[in-house]
Amino acid sequence: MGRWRPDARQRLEKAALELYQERGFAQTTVTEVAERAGLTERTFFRHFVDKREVLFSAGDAFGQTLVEAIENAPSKLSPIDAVGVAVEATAAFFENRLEFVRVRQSVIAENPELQERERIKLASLVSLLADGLRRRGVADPAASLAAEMGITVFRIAMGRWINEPNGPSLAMLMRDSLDALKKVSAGKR
Amino acid sequence: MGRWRPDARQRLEKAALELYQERGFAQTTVTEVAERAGLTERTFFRHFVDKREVLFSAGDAFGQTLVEAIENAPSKLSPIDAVGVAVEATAAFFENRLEFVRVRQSVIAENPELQERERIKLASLVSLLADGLRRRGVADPAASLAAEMGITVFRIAMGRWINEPNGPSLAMLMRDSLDALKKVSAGKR
DNA sequence: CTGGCTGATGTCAGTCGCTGACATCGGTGA
DNA sequence: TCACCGATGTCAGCGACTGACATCAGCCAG
Repeated sequence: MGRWRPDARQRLEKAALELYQERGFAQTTVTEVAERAGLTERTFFRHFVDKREVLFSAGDAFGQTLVEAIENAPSKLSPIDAVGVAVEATAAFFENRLEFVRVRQSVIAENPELQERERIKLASLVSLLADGLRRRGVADPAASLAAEMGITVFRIAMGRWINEPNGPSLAMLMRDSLDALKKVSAGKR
Repeated sequence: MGRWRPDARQRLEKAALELYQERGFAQTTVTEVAERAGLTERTFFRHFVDKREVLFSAGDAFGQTLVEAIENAPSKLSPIDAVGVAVEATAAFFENRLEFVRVRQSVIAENPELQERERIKLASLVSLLADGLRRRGVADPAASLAAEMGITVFRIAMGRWINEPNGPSLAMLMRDSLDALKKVSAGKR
């Protein structure tokens, strides 16, 4: 071992998730998180821009997955279906992490500041998807709209997945939700 | 005049918008806003839960408008069209405030924290719309999806409206955006 | 008329999120 | 071997936000 224990960042993420779950986000200070990770508050802020971000850094990796998925979608697909297969393809990213996702979501559900961060992260995924569509030659506002619908489907499917123990797979829920969206927008009741 | 000048809240809103625009949101302290309004920092926080909220209190009134609009939508309409007419009906709320909306939006566009707040406010509008649909007998996930699409249309139409000087009316842009959304979700390119 | 109550505001002290500046010191490469 | 680097620590400070208590014009009951 070098001068410091390795994996500082990972230790901070673990400590934060634990403490936010045990005591609640608002009742946990950054100093406490850092101490549990064997570090100082200052070091926490060198790894994460703020107290919330420590719960969202995985999202960046997911964004990359999503970009790859939209690039790899068959070019003959319409925008909405390209988005559909891209979103569905990302399901694998979460399938074997249900417990983690559940804990994380329950922490977020209890705090408005965390919900704000979650929303803005989803919005940045919308941008990534829309950019991907534009690279496929889709013009605005179709690109924005298709991307927006894709992330809506993603969000709603995730919500269902988390809440249904022993329910369908995430990928299946995503396909399902996209179908539901198409029906609704076509004027079905 | 009583013991204090009246309209403290309104003075704070005005002072905040001015200062956030002049110096930027991050470069403005709450104390400065309060002073320009002839009040103290503590009083600011009695009127607004935080430094950001002062830009968003109009949103609550708008939420009410939206709820009324969805209640008043003809009951024979499909969920998506009920949402469509409701959103379109709210356009009047903004039509004669373009300049204010522009300034406000330019302030928000420059600060990520404000964008987070904006998103969460839009999410709460989605909830209001979805509740309204459920009261019309629409089941989930159709209610959530239709509501989500409605606010997406709202957001995109607002964006276009703000950026196009002498462009179409907001109501027209909303109708237009909903049509575009329907086409995209139907698989058009 | 008067005295007590109310409610909007002020004052003050304190916590916590977050930042800049500078110090520390193992590891690494010329 | 030694100068440098980079991850961390230390410290001081700002600003957002909160709780507790003080103030005092206006209003209302008596």
